[in-house]
Amino acid sequence: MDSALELFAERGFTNTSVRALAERAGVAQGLLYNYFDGKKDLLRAIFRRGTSQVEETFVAAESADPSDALEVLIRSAFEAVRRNRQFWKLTYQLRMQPEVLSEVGPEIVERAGRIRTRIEELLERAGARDARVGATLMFAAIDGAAQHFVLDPDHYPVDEVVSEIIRRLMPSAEEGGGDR
Amino acid sequence: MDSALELFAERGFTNTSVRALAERAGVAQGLLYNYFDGKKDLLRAIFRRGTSQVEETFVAAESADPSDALEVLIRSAFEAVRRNRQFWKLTYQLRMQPEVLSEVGPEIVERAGRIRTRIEELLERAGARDARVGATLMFAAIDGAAQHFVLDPDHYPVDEVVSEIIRRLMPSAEEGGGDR
Amino acid sequence: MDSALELFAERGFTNTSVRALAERAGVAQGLLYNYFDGKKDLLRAIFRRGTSQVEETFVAAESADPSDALEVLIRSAFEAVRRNRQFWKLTYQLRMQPEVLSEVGPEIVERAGRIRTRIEELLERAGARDARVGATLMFAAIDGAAQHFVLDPDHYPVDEVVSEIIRRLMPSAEEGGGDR
Amino acid sequence: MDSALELFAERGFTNTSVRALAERAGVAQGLLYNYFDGKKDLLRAIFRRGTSQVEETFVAAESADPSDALEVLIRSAFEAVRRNRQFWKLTYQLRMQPEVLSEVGPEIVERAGRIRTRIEELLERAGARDARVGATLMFAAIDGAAQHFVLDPDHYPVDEVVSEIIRRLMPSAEEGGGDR
DNA sequence: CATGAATGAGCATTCATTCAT
DNA sequence: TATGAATGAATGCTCATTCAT
Repeated sequence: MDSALELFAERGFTNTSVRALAERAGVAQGLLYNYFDGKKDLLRAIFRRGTSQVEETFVAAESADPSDALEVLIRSAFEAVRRNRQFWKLTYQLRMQPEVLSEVGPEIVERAGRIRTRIEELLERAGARDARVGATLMFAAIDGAAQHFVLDPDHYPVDEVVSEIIRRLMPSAEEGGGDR
Repeated sequence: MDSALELFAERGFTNTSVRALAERAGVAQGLLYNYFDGKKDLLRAIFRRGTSQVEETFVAAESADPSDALEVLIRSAFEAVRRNRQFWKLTYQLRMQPEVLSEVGPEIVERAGRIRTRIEELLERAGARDARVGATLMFAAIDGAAQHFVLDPDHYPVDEVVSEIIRRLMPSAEEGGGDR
Repeated sequence: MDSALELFAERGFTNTSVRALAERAGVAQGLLYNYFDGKKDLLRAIFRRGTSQVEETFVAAESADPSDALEVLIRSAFEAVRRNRQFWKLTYQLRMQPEVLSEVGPEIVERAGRIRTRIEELLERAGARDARVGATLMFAAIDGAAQHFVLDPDHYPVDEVVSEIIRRLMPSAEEGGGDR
Repeated sequence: MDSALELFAERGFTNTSVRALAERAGVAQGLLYNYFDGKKDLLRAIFRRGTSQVEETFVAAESADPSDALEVLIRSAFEAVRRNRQFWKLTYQLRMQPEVLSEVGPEIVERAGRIRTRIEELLERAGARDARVGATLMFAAIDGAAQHFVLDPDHYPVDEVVSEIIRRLMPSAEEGGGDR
């Protein structure tokens, strides 16, 4: 699964042959079928594993002090990306071609929706005026930054961007800003 | 090229067979090779055409009153996405798997870099304090929102998000906000 | 037809595309079909033309003084090869793969048979003891030398070989040789 | 490889499809690629195998008593052709279109050169006056006869022709003959 | 007389998958 | 549990040929 994640992320799912997977993993081609129902199933398994790791990250973030919850969520999101870059790269690939793998595609979109909703809840609790739009924008910023980070992990200024997200897109900024 | 763009955007480049392309276009398979050097070359041609359309949009935005330049740029970016949604979907696919077509992937990343730089210039001119980080965040927000829009064009609240980007991420917001 | 002969001889019939033929001749592909029934028919036409040129050579040789007839035949055969090298190259190609064009292959073999028979007649008339075997050998030598000449026209010592054929394989040589 | 040699010799390399190869061999098409890098590589392999068999024949001939060496060489050459007729047919096909298979082609011409040189050496040792021309002629006769034999193995009088070659083209014939 | 756009069968090759060992 | 030989459908592409202009 590790080898496969690497290859899928590098070359894309369709461009990676079972032969290449076996070679990278140092096993025979046929062995794949002892553990998975096929290439698609392998992808599903990789995806499930990655998803549950992400969930763990968010669950951990939940336990934070409510006042910090949003900031913790954001930081932990980028932490998840940093720790599992290949998985995110794969995710971003698949999100744009949901027709290819009808089983995996929708799930990704749903997950995105859940994150956006969670942000909205936290924004609301923090007293934002229009939490719906605020959450949509914040999620867009996080998602965009995450992708740019995935594409160029060595140079992208994640931390500064995260700080900036917090500074500009948290309710406090709004309250002290355009509101008055 | 139109048919091909549709199919590439829907299913991905590798998942689209030349047979399917010909069928969608209502011509014989072989005809493709009278006009392009192959499937890859067709992709390149589509990409070039789309790119030049995008450039036109941005060039038009340049001619705006400097004080509005940034806002015009943002609005025209989303307008470009709305008008050429399939092309953007394809672009986002290719950006994440540069191995597919070695020339195209990097070019997309470069284009993104140029847009970010342009935003930075405009932010600077508008008196932003930290234009570099500001531009990085703003570009992330635009890019993220554009992707979410591409994925769900019928429901995504583009206009509200655009307004929010302008309201929260423009220097004026900063001046009246965290600055005081 | 000239362009086609060049290409067929260089690359082989099957390896030469109609597109290449048209390009070499500087005309459009379709034009071929105004004059020939197809690629095979073009080959047939080339073959017929070449064959009749060869026949002319041999007919001319016939009119020689009977005592010299054999020598004249041999010299004119190599002269024919020299003048129409490409055609001979093509002939030698086709002789070995009679399946390519069912009519042409056998015809070449027949032509070879006729030449061998003609040699036999001339040998007999010249008083050879075993004209049948003598003709078979002489034809083998001529045919082999012709091929080697076709393959390397610039270096092959045709004239010396021809002289040697005459010196060693004519009846006179036999009489003065193993006979006594 | 045996099936392929048959088909290549019968129809020519280019005229034989991989499908036909697989069918004749009674296996699936794809299997070819488990053992060879492609159709060309299969040809190369066939050619290498055939060449080494031929070499064996000649090496065996070398060990003969020097006085008989040339005769043994000639007889073993025809023996090689008789035993491996298909391979020789293929060889004669390829020799005439060296442009097509640049990897295999040149080797054939070289082999021919080596045989001619070997004949020259043996002729010289046997006391021939002009070994160079003598070898060229003898090689032409052998090569021509071999081809005629390949084309009509059931009727061609190989043995008589071989005897005749020896009788007419060996130095002894020369000494007793044109010399006087 | 000449063009070249269009066709679709056929090509060599790659692929995910099966299964006897 | 693991292998890798074998499969044949599917792929991108080339080809000889047709035909409206």
